[in-house]
Amino acid sequence: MSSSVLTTGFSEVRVRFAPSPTGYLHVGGARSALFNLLFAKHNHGKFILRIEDTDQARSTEESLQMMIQDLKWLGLNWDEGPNPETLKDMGPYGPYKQSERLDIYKKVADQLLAEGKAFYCFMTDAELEIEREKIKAAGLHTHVLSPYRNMSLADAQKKMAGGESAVVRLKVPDDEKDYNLHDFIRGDVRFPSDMEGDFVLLRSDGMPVYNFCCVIDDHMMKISHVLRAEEHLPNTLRQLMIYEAMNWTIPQFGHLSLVLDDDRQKLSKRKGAVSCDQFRLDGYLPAAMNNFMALLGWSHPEEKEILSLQEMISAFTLNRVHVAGAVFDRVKLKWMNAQHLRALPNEKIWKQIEPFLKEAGLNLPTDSDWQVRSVETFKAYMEVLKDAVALYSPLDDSKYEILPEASEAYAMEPTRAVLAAWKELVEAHPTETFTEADFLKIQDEVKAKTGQKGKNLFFPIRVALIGKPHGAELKILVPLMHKKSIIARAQKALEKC
RNA sequence: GUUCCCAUCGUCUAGUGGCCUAGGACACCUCCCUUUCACGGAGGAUACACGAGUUCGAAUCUCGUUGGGAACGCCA
Repeated sequence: MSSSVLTTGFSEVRVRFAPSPTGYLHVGGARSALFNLLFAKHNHGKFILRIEDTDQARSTEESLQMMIQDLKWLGLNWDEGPNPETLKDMGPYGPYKQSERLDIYKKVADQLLAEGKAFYCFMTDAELEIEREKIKAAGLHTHVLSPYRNMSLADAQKKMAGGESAVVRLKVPDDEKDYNLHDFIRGDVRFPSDMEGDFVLLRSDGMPVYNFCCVIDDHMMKISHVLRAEEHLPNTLRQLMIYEAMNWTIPQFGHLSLVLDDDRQKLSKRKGAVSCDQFRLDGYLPAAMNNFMALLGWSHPEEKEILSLQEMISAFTLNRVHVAGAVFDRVKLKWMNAQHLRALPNEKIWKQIEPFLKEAGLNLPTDSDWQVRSVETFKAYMEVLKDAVALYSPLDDSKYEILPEASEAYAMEPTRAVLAAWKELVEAHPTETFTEADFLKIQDEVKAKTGQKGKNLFFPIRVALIGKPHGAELKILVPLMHKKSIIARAQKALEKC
């Protein structure tokens, strides 16, 4: 219940996912969003989407659209933020795009400047570089103390009036105190005070920088819990310093472990798909994606593995979040997708695979009875929706071809005789379609006629039907096919002998 | 280099001092089902990084070592 996770100063659980629209939605980001949503919903709180687009050079409208689309696809619905359809703000704490909040940041910076807690800094890149080198050589943590930190505001303004440009830096306290953070998933974390130098709040063009906006927005949007990836842990010190300078109530921080590649480095593009979009295109189900991502660092109290979003919400608590990094195992994801897929009713599965079949240009029957039967036949062979393409291709006559794998069958001596008998018996069949029993009967007749059995019997028949010696059970496949196409295929197979 | 974080099967994890000769899941192997394959079912192999301590008792607590990761920007 929300009361147990709230600290003083906060009346409801409010969490946010704050991506910057500079590319596709990464699965690591999606996982952060998911954990925030699970935590919010479990505690009857609000999940907020905030867009961090202060890096004007890299932020794009297109990327924002993509992220919103991916979040929608995953079903990670937010209570406040850009409306998923219109992109107009919804919720009482807007604007939710940082580029529209510039005057707010400016005002806070002015206050800090006036109070002497921040200052204008005129250091050039070259000077900064030299300073960093010196610090590095001394074996210290890279942080810069600006020589301008004690210049008066009036002097600085005079300098600027003369045309010099400056950034605004926070004047970090020089007392030797350590900063203690009680991270709600990692426990106590201690930052030494000299870990941080005077850091930038406002760039020389006046644009605010991440750590600054983040604190201001979290405060003004009444964010009670900041749940984000571990890479932000060092940022927390800077943010604590800003909270302190502003004398604002500090939210609870929690840092999630990283999602790793199989080489145990932060998940990156070079090892395969990392964008949600790509998983959608490959035929993964949002339910499976969410389930899998949740289990990267969280476990169900009863160790259940296949979970719906609703089940995850009701079971989600922070004390079951694991602190160590987790490797993104694509093989297990696939298995999990198959589990979710097979749990769906056949009609729903058809709906899901249909766009993939269309995309592949397959021409398949349109009656729903056939569709449902076909799904029943194939679903045990499908892990991702895209697998349907290869499975259904054999049913499209224009796609029938004898594959290289069939050479195994052609190498067998009795193949020709079996094929001939098969074709003959199919032609003699009185109706246009076949039941399972019809097929088995014909198969028996081929057996009787040729004296072949086992592999010698069914490999050739299989090739005559699907072009390869392995695949779905023929007795279920044949009822999905038409007599004339079976004959045409048998003819083709025979010609290969 | 500096600071911080982390450490149970190959992988995701359970485990909060005795229930652990460490449990589950994926993957792997064997068998069963099946006139192939897949699905399904039954079994198997595989892990507490190392070293000290605390304790009657340690995967669990403490310290150290080693290893891994992240961060050190006028990116977020």
